Amino acid sequence: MTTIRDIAKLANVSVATVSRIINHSGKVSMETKDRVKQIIKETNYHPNQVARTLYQKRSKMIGIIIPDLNNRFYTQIIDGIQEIIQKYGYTALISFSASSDNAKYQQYINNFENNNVDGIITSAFTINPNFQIHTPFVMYDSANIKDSVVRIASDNVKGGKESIDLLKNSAKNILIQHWPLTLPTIKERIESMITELNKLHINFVLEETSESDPSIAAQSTLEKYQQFDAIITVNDLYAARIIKESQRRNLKIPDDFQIVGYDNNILCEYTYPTITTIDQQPELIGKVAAQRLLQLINGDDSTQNSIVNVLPIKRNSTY
Amino acid sequence: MTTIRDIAKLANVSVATVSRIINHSGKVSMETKDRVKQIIKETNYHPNQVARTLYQKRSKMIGIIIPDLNNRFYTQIIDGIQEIIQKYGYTALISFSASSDNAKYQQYINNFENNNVDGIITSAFTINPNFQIHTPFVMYDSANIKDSVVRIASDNVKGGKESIDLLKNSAKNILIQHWPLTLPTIKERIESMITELNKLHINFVLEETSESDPSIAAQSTLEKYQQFDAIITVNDLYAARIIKESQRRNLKIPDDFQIVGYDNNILCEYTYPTITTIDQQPELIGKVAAQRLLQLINGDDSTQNSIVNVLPIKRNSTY
DNA sequence: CGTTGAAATGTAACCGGTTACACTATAGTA
DNA sequence: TACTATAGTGTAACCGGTTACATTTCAACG
Repeated sequence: MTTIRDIAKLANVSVATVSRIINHSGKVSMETKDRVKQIIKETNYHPNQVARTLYQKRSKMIGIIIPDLNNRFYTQIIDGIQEIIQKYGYTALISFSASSDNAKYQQYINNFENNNVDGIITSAFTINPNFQIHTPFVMYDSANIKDSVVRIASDNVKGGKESIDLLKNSAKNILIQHWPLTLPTIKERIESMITELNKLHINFVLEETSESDPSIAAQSTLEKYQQFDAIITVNDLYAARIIKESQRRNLKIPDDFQIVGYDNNILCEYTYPTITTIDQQPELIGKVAAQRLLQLINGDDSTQNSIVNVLPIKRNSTY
Repeated sequence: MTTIRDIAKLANVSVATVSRIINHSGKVSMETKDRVKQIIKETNYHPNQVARTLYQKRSKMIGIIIPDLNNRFYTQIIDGIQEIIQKYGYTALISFSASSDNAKYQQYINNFENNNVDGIITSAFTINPNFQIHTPFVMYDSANIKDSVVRIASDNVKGGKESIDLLKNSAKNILIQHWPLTLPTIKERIESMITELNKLHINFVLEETSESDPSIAAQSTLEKYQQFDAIITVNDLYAARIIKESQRRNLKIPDDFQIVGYDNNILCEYTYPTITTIDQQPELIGKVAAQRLLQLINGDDSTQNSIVNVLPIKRNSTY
């Protein structure tokens, strides 16, 4: 392996001079610079980032923790993060962990910090677990909770309101499927729906569903479909399952009931009918998260949250 | 930041002793070990991985290049890789680049090597670009090409044959949509189909399609559907688009024509009808890739390829 | 009792960069 | 002419680990 000392020897200069040339710092004569650059090119020398990181404590790496790679919502967030950080020469160090596994989370954070990452982006922790973290840090997929960390939240309040807006002119009895309200993001969304429904004097029922199985949820929801003319699901996967199940039962959507999903999953365009939904703009969430992180890395110390807008997408599962 | 010298001073021992305890190497008395471990715990000391990497030239990081994070095929491969490497204490350093951008590829590989990654996993290069790479290295999503690098290939030959098997008892005229045969994986698959069709004396036509736009491809394919009783698409997304388009035209699948996709995308279960397809088992591809890489890292120098089995999945778009 | 060897520990070089500080040569200034 | 400032370069410490080699202690053995 070629080192900076090899280059220095070949060029008959000191390592300091070579270092200055690599980093465009300090004073070097044109003549020396040209000679050394030529040798660097000939030997195909690349400075070792590890040695650099050890001294400078800056690695040009960002640590990212993602709950689930097979969930498009998260991959789009990463895509957004990636787009920003690579522009500034950072590389992504990625680990995978469910939000609930706090021990693993702390372990990954330690690993990141042991590798001197310049910043860390993680999904939101469900419970406050008092993580030890000494590196610039932002959380995505969070509710708008005010505390000492930078949170990137989707506009869940608007998301809830938009869900109702999509139905308010045509639905009189709405079934709202939801996950446990202990999840702060869900809580924000559902509370916003309730506020809106009360304002509009529309009937509704809340149905808490098992977090894990959309197909079972679909079955049990459809048992009572006759009482409702619209269903709001936890996300598009649940909506797609209900559509699938209603095809089997020969129910017509939106005629027998309308349905509104959440997330604007790619599925929405391929089901029959296509699914009306709310787009959280995950790629934008990722971009905002990365931008905020870079600000922190560069010395900004504001801890204000960022709220990312949501977009209602009208398709054929509603009137 | 706590360093090994801090710990040594607190425990009244030398750094060598502390290092021995951390790494379970060399001889240390029980008494000393207990005392030092206690201090490590109290101070919450974690050894700096960067310093370690600099001396040992092993980083416990694996570099991964992925073409597209929003393609579930690739995320599942990463999932498989991840499952194996994390078991052995490795972390994933991930970069994103289309296979065709050779300059970027080389740049990412350099970046990995500058960070002393222990191994690299990338998707297959379309053209042979003579990459400079001095690190254990495997390629996934490759055709079964014999050369000096370890390639993990899907069993494209079987994949082609299985596509035909799914149709051979009911189809007489098959339209085979495909991408340019300059892509080695596609070539393997299509050639296998042709061999099989000739053997069975079934009529077929090849239709090369634009790589980028499934919806346009669907339109043009359906213009000629009447001549065929079955369509084999490039992948499930193309199949889903054709299904969508045929709903609009009031065509019935599989009655008007059958359709077979490729990849077993999650979409397949949600379209109407559901899509018959071939599963490449991407997660298994990832696992195999990671296992082969770990073997290389541990000194095995075989360059034999690995072929991963494919599974036909019969659903409702075929008889 | 002197010798041998293993256990326990310490010293310092090393990994490959960066940078504070020192030094030299030369141009500009009083 | 003596002094100062600055451009250009070099020396060596430093980042925080690992490890080859040296040293000390003490039990076992002939």
